[in-house]
This record gives sequence, structure tokens and C-alpha cells, in this order.
Amino acid sequence: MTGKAIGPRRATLAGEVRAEIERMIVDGDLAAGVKMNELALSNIMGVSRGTVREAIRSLADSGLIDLVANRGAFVHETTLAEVRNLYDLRGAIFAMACSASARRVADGTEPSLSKRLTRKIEAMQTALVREDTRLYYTLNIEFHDMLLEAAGNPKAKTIYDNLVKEMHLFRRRGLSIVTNLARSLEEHIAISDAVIAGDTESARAAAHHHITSGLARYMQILD
Amino acid sequence: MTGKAIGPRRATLAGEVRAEIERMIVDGDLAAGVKMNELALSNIMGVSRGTVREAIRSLADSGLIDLVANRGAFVHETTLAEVRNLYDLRGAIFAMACSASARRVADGTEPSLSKRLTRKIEAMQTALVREDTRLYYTLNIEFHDMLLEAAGNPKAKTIYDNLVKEMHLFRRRGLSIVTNLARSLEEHIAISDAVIAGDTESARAAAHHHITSGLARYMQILD
DNA sequence: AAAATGTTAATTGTTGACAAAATCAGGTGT
DNA sequence: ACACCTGATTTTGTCAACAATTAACATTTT
Repeated sequence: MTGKAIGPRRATLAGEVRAEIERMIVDGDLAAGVKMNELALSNIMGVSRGTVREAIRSLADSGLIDLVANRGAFVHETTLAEVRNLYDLRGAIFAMACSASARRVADGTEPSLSKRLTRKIEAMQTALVREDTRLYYTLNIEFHDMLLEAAGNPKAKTIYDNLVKEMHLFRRRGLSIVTNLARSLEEHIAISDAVIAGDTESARAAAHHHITSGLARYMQILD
Repeated sequence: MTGKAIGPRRATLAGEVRAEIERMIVDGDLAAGVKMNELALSNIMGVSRGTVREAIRSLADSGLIDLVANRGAFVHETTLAEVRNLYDLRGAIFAMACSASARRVADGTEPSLSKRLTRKIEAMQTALVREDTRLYYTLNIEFHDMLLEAAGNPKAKTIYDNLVKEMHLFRRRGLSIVTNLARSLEEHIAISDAVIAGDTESARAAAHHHITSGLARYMQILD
């Protein structure tokens, strides 16, 4: 579902159900590993079983749900081994996006990006000195989204978003924690500088380093 | 579809229909941009409309099909601008996979990979001197698949395969052509050597260079 | 004629019913 | 206890019918 569905008309019913089920999963109402009963869900939501079935199938390819023939759908259980793979994948796409953003800054396709990056970095710096972890976390996500958006590669952004959602399934929200804010900010600045300079290779390297050390920091916590 | 139904694709009828529709699209029986009529397809295949509908929906997020609410499904039309984005994405994932493969060679997780890579390279060399383009093309795909597989990241491989399929939708099979075989082989050797040496960074760089120059060669043809 | 409007046909969205498969419970034998 | 049948029950897979929306076409209006 790449569609923005900004139409005046109500989106399709199956689409609403899909969004609701996705919310249930990321919010933890549906725990990882649990089996999703089509009939039960249809009763809860007040729609037919076929509709919830369609919603489930459409969610399956996003990685949040595993389908087993003749047995049903299960909320995906993200293992530790998978987390490493997801980090690798996310890092590769993020590095590519930063490189593409730098390219688009250099050729003038994204004239406003430099200013927006600078402002975002300043806001993060403020959050850091105030030790407002919650705010920093939000700004951190916005920073990443900004670069993914500026890369002009919608499919990359969709895949990236799905990866992030799937990561959150690992031991409920453990990945939300931002540690070592000062170090994290330094890396963000390095990325921002490279993108603003239009240096594609530096941007790629800085982004890759950021994700890699993010994984390292996270692995360190798991003790 | 990552953790999806492991095992026989023909476990369910909808699965078969999905495979058949996918074949129709990649083979060109269903041209890019054409609207897919659920009823017509269900009559042709001798199954109910609901089943073909489910098959279409499950294919949608793979990138081969575009869904428009209340209007139907259309075979995705890949534009030139998109091809560049697809190359970027594919390059990022392939580079990551080569780096991961190098890592797994170094730590002994993939003991047989080095030998298999060497053999594949030798076969490609043979195809080159014989000027057997068709064979080289096949070996080329197998070489890439081997590295994606060795990376031990099934989701990455799934995404990669979908990207390749979507690329083939651009002006029917234009991307199948392998040009400049000698140059291509050199790049493959560089990748293979780095992976065998367990040098993650060199593997990443060589892989990235390979995809990038592949795009450049392809763009050159489009004149 | 061209544009706007109203009416009809075709296609998608949604639902409930039926068939096939898997799960569960209890009993039997060892 | 355990494993293995066996039948009842639940759950999924598939289908056909109904409702809502869109596309096509004839009609009117300018």
C-alpha cells in the first residue's frame, strides 16, 4: 500500500482493518508469536472474515506477520540473529539514502535540505544539553526520515519503515532506547555535514558508521 | 514475504494462482500498465474471483502490481527515473550482502563458499572466451544469488529478488543484456577475491562499484 | 459540435455459506 | 506413564451472491 489515500472518500474497509491490525502489533496488543484468529478478529472489529483475511495477507509481506498454509497467521517473532540482519539491511539502505541525498544537494534537487538538516541538528543539540531523552528520540527519528525522504526513493523509504517496525518486535521496544546521546549526536553531525557538502562517499561512510556503532551500542546493553 | 510459508508453493490454490500471475507478468503475457480484470482472470484460470483477488493483493507489495482503491490492479510500469532508484537500492543490498559474506568467510560460517565462488568465476571465464553470452548471463545471475544466499540474510535476498523482477518490467527485458563481458568479469573477480579474503570493506566497495558501473553501462546503451 | 448531465452497464468491495484441513479430546493398548 | 489411533470440533481455504463504486454511453443544453 504505497497509496497516500488522501482522497475525500473513505479508504477501503480492508485498508482500515489493516492499519488497525498493524497498530495492534506495534503497540503490543498482539504479542509476538501469537496466532491471529480470523474469526475472532472479525468479531472484534465488526467486519466480515474475508475482509480481515485480506488485511492480514496484505500485511504479511511487510514482515510483521508470518503466514503458514492451512494453519494461519502469526505475529512475527524477531530473534536476536534476525536483529543483526535487520541492522545490516537498514544500514545499507540508510547509507544509500544519505549518499543519494548528498547527490541531490549537490545537483540542486533538494535546495531546502541543508537548512532543514542544520535546524534539526540544532534542536537535537538542545535536547542533549537539556537531557531530554524523549525529545531526542523523536528528533532522531525525524532526522532519519528527513534523509530517507530527501533521497527521492519512495520504495527505499517504504522498505526502511518496514524494517524499523519489524525491529520493534524484538523483545518489545528495547530498540527504542537511545544510549550515549553525545556520541550519537556527533555521528549525526558527521552525516549532516557530508550531505550538506554534497559528498556522496563521505555521507555513505558516515551513515554506515552510524548504524554500525548503533548496533554495537545496542549489543553492549544486552548483558 | 520473508518468514512466509516455507515449503511447497502449491500448498494453497491462491499460491498457485499467485505464481501463475507473476509468471504472466515477468514473461510479458500481461504488459506493463495493463489493468487486471479479476473476473476475466478467474475465468481463464478456472478459479473463483476471490482467489485471484487474494493472489493479486499478495503480489501488490512486491512491486510488480499497483493497487488503486475501487479501480483495480495494474501491472506496474517502471519508468527510467525508477530504474535509477532500483539500481541504487539493489547496489546497496548487494554491497551489504557481499560484505556479510566476507564476514562469514572470515569467521568460518561459510566454509564452502570460497571454492564455489572460484569455480563459478572459472565457468564465467570459459563462457567469456567462448563468447557464449547466454551462458554468461545465467552464470552471472547464479554468482549474484550465491553471494546473496551466503550472506545468511533471507529477507535481503527476498527484497533483492523483487527488485530484479521489477527492473525487468522496464521496456521488456532490456536489462537482461549483459554488455562488456570482459569488464564485467573483472569486477566479479574483484568481488570474489575480496570475499574469499574475508575483507568486508573491500567486498562492499567492489560490489558497489560493480552495480554502479553496471548502471553506467546500461545508461550508455539507452541512446 | 462541445460540454454538462442523467442513466445504464461493468467492475470492485464486502459478506455469508460451504468444503477441506488441522487441532483437540478421549480412549485403547503396550 | 507413553504412543497411537479415531472421531468431534475448530479454523482455514474456496466459492458464489449482494452492495457500492466507477466507467461508458446516450441525452440534453449551450
